[in-house]
Amino acid sequence: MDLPKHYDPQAVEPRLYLLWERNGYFHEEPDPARPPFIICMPPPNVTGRAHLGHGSTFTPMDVLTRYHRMLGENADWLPGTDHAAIATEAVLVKELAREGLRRDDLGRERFVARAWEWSRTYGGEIEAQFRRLGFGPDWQRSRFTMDEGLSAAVRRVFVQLYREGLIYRGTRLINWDPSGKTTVSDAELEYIERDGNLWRIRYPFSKDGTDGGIDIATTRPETMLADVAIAVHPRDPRYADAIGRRVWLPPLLERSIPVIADEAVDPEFGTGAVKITPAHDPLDYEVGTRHKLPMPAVIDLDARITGADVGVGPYAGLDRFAARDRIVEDLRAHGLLVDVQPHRHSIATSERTGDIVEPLLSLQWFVKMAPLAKPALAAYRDGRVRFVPERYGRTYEHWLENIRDWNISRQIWWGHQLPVWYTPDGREVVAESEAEARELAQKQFGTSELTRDTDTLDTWFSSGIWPFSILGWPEETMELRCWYPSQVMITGGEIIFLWVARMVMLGLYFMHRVPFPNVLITPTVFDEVGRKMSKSIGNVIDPMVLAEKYGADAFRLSILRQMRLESQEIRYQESRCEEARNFNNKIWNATRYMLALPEGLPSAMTLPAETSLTPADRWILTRLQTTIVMIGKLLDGYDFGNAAETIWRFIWYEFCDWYLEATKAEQNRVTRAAVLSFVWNNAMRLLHPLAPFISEEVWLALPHDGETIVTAAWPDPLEFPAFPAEARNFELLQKTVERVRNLRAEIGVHPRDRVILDVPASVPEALAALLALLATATIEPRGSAGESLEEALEGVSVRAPRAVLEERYRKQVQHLQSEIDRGERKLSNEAFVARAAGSVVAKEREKLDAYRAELARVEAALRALKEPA
RNA sequence: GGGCGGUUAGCUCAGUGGGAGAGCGCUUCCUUGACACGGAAGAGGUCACAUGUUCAAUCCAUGUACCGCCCACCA
Repeated sequence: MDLPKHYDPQAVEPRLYLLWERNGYFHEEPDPARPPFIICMPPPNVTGRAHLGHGSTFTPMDVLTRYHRMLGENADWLPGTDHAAIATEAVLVKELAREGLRRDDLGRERFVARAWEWSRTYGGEIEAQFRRLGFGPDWQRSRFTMDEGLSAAVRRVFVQLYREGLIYRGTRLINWDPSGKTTVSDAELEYIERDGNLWRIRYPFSKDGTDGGIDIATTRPETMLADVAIAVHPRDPRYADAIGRRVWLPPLLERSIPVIADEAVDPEFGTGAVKITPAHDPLDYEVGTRHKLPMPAVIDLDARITGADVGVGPYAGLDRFAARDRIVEDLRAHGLLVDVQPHRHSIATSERTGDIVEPLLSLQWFVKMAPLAKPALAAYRDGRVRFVPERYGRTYEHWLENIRDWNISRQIWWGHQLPVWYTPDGREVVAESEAEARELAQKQFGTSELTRDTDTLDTWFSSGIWPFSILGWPEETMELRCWYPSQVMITGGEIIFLWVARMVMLGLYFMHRVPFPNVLITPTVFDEVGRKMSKSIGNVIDPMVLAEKYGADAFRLSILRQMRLESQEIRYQESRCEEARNFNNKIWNATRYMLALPEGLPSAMTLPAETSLTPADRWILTRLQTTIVMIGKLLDGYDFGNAAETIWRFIWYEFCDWYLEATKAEQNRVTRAAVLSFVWNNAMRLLHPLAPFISEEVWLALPHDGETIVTAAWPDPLEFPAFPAEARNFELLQKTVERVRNLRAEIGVHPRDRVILDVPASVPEALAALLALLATATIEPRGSAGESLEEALEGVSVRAPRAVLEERYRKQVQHLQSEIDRGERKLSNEAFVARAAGSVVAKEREKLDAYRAELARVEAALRALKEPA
């Protein structure tokens, strides 16, 4: 064999992936005869790129799908992409701007065509990146939220919810993103802490200001143009006399507004009096509704001051922030600005565009959430939906308990256009197609002249039905029957509201079952000092670069090993990739060793007769069995970090460091090739879900059944024998080897020079031979010592200068004495003996006895040393 | 303001009611016929602080400090 000394993932990974996909290993058909294992991929933005976050959510999905496929289940990972309405539209608008165009210059049809083109051009990229990372979803089933089938499902859902009274159109206070020129849902707001000012402003009782007035505090003076009242707390003595009076509205002083009392006012904050602007503030909107106040607007969709509803004097047409400055200036000039204080507060911004969101009154479409939330809460409370880690369930619960109606209409063009039409006199017709709408309109309103609503739906509307829409709903497909619900949803904590809760609500409503029984929330990936990855800090790590540098397997292992069930963050260190690359190299070289064995590997994967197995064989088979059981349990519990750690330890520290070294002993020559290939084949299968490429490459190079490891069977611990008692003997031998090596280092023996060991005759020959090999020693048989193997091995002594041995024995005596003291102290404590569990006390006694016995032996050795030979 | 995490070796992090662990980094030795992307041997920690529960606390409870995440209309 002439394999390179270093494993080269770049030469292996793309080649194997191509093979897997071509041969359709990731594809699966619904099969009611086998248990399903389905994962719906959270659809990434169609034009997005892979980032580290995909590492922590998509790698586990791939791991689980591969694992369950190997278990023989009907496993399929259903992929797809999302049209990402606002994000895509924003990019296109920006692109147009560079060409000196605006959206309207193009017109809806051409704009949407361009969006399609853009999605197709860049749409394949993220999927190509996922392939490079070894992710193996069933690409043949890939869906796009805008494709025909899913669009039809969206229309069906909308129409049905509308007809059942759960979708309505109404004028409500919504969040307006002035730069995206669209509404944004509550869940898509991002609150940012900012330094601003708190202005105190005098609202005088008389126009000339001679009669005093009320001071209020505000952070947004420009909205005062739309004030309709001043509110105070009903029991605030300072304002008791003011309630019911009127004050003049600065700075124009052209109209007066009432002073009202409302419990919502906090007397402690500011001046205890608050201006009420129902059209531009959520709380004020509630107060306004309670008190039936008028709701004039003064900020328009361009975030400019408008005088459409109410006089705004010279401020008309000004940008909101320019207006703020002007108004403050004018207030100051009129002596109505009482005070300005710096004030840190949080501002609502749009997650997508980053612009400061304006609360505005607007006629929009909404989903009534309360009736949908109730069953979704019940499903969580009775355990039909479970979160891992559990604590995220409370986040879900809390949000659903305080849910508000969901504004679903967006004023953008890229997305699912509302299936809503209007008659010339403005009556609405909701239908799945234009033809149906006309028919309906004719029947109900006697006209077929219709105009379609120009709005599109919130992106999350189509993602909310993802778990069943991608299975062909509303058609009754085989997929839908076998694969709904899926087994687990894996995603980041930031979209529990945006997505997870909505899938549960809509899944329950349309499919009458939760879309998944388990929700696994993966940790957020930060940089190594705990900062969010961001372009502006420049700490973004690109997984593609890592895959290029270290290999996709290394990248996957680096992420998996850092995952812990309960943790909410990963501080990602690139050095983890390097470690994993080294690990892969270790695997590669162990394989090279096996392939270079002079006797060659057997052609089939079979173990030698049990009686011929050596102590080392018995030990590694036992360890393999334990490892298989452990990894199965860990993967079943989504504990990827410990699963990765477990296979890592087995391969490196047990298989390579010990077993493989032991096979260099003469005694192992007969069985080693078969055992090596058997254990390694199993180890590769255990590793495959985590590191699919190298495991396949090695598996194919070894004796194996079948054409690919992808569809190979998961290792079965009952398929081969284990020898727990003999495995323990090997472990005692390991301890002895370590003891000898330690002494060698202390004596300063050159690693290649042999030391002489006096070995009691009661140590079995096979173990003595291993000891000679692993400790680089020459064995001198000596009279027997003790009965148990443990005692016999403890009797192994190294021939070394007396001073070194003496020093060592002294240290040992010291250590043993301190352990004995501790044990004696404990056992002489009456309270301990009386109250501690019997087993604990017994264990303590055993330990003490063992230490005493060992001390006696060491002291005897020490004495023997001092006696002249 | 509320809720939830975290604080363990220089760094990143596991872990357990009864003798403190890993990887990297560091020190020493070793190119022994798989691998220097390697092997062997080591050094290094009052487990944030305080109080309590317990025979026993790094682990449980309460509080404090600091770091972080999520939620919230405090104008």
